[in-house]
Amino acid sequence: MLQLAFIRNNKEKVVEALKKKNFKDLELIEKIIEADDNRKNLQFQSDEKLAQRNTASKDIGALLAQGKKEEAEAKKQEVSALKASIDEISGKLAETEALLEGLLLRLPNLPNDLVPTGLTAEDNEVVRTHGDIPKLYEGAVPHWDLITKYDLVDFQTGVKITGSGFALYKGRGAKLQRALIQYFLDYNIAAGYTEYVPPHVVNYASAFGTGQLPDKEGQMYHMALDDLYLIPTAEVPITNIYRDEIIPAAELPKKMTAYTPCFRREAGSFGKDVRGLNRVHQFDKVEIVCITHAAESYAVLEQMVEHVERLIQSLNLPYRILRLCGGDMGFASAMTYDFEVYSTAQERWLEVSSVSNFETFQTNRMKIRTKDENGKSQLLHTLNGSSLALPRILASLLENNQTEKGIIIPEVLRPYFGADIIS
RNA sequence: GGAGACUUGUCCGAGUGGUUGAAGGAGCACGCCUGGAAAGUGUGUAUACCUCCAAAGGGUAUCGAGGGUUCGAAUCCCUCAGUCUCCGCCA
Repeated sequence: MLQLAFIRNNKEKVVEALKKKNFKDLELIEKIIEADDNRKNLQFQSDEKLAQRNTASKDIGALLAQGKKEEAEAKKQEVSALKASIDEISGKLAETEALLEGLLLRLPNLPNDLVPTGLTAEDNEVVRTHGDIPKLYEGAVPHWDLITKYDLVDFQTGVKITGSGFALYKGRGAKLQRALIQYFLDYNIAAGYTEYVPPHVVNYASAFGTGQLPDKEGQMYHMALDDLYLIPTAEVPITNIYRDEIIPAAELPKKMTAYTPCFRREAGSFGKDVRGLNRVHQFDKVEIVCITHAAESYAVLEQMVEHVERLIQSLNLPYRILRLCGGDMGFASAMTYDFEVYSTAQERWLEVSSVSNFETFQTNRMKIRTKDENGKSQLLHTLNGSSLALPRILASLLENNQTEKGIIIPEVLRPYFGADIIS
């Protein structure tokens, strides 16, 4: 959620930035300012009436203490008369506040100046490409065949247990998955991130805080009986650790990491994109989240990109880094880098990480602040990224490392996996 | 799941209808004291919004959350959430 004061003071800038994000409803800005004017006006009226009531009530107390009953009664009548207009104004005020909030929630975050102009994934900027695409042997196959061949993941039984898009990892497949998680977490911890195991289920306020609600309601699994949501990413519980908190400047930046399963309904997805491990309803992911001073957030974003990049390099996977264009970015993000690894047998890039700076978009909703040197509270910036999403890493790793003898396990994983090949 | 107790500021803790945004204490900050420190002592120490060019000042709201009663609610009533104790169930 954008800050009202910023919108009011930078109207033209906001409109220009929204155009870059391919946001059409530009009249919204005027509507917001109008609603805010109304709100201020109503609040002023309401405050005035309430102040009248408060002083009168105090007078009544004083009169009663002096035993002046009749005067007190007269005052009571006076205040009673005030009540109707107080109710009317505060009703209007509440309405206007709700309207304003509703309008503000429709505004996406503004893209950073560095974000390229563009509408679709075609317009994303390739920042760099790294690693050689391996030449596979003649009988090389996509990962969905490899997992069957080596008995690593069983989709049919996943369907039986739950439904399509739920995978049953098995034997060496399960262990490889666990090895990756362990390796990723250790790597993050070594870089100064604090590990958490958060709840995998969150309430409305948490899902609202990071921006999943109200807009993306259909993307999350909702448990109606308890009104709770399965997390679509660890970002949600982890960022919400500091919801409604003022973090002392000395404790910044906060660097957190967590492994969690992620649950996504993926309504509307179909076709070859969803084949095998490419897109599933439940997947494992190790996430990193940072909370920083506004002035440092872009430096932190670059650090996070470098951090994720070294992790992918350590697995010897060919990858490229994209800076998403305005039209392809998420609603809440000010700048996003996507990491894609090459899936050699499928001959396509698979997104395995998305690293974003949300600036104050989330902290404004969550009221995550710090105190500046003047003692004034300032919204902090939040950032997060995957390090990494497991299924597509697994897919790419299986496809790129397949040989006639079996699948070669990258060196860094061998201590965790306990073997150097799956044969 | 059943019964009961509880939820106040950074923390502890007082407060059962009337200048209580909230006693007292601790912590913290600044000053005095000191060669320096401790002790002592003085002052200050929430958040949001409105008013204002800004500052100062003023106003409003907030005592778990939401609603209600009342001229007036931290205090009374209702709903919900959480914490603790006992019972039940259970990995």
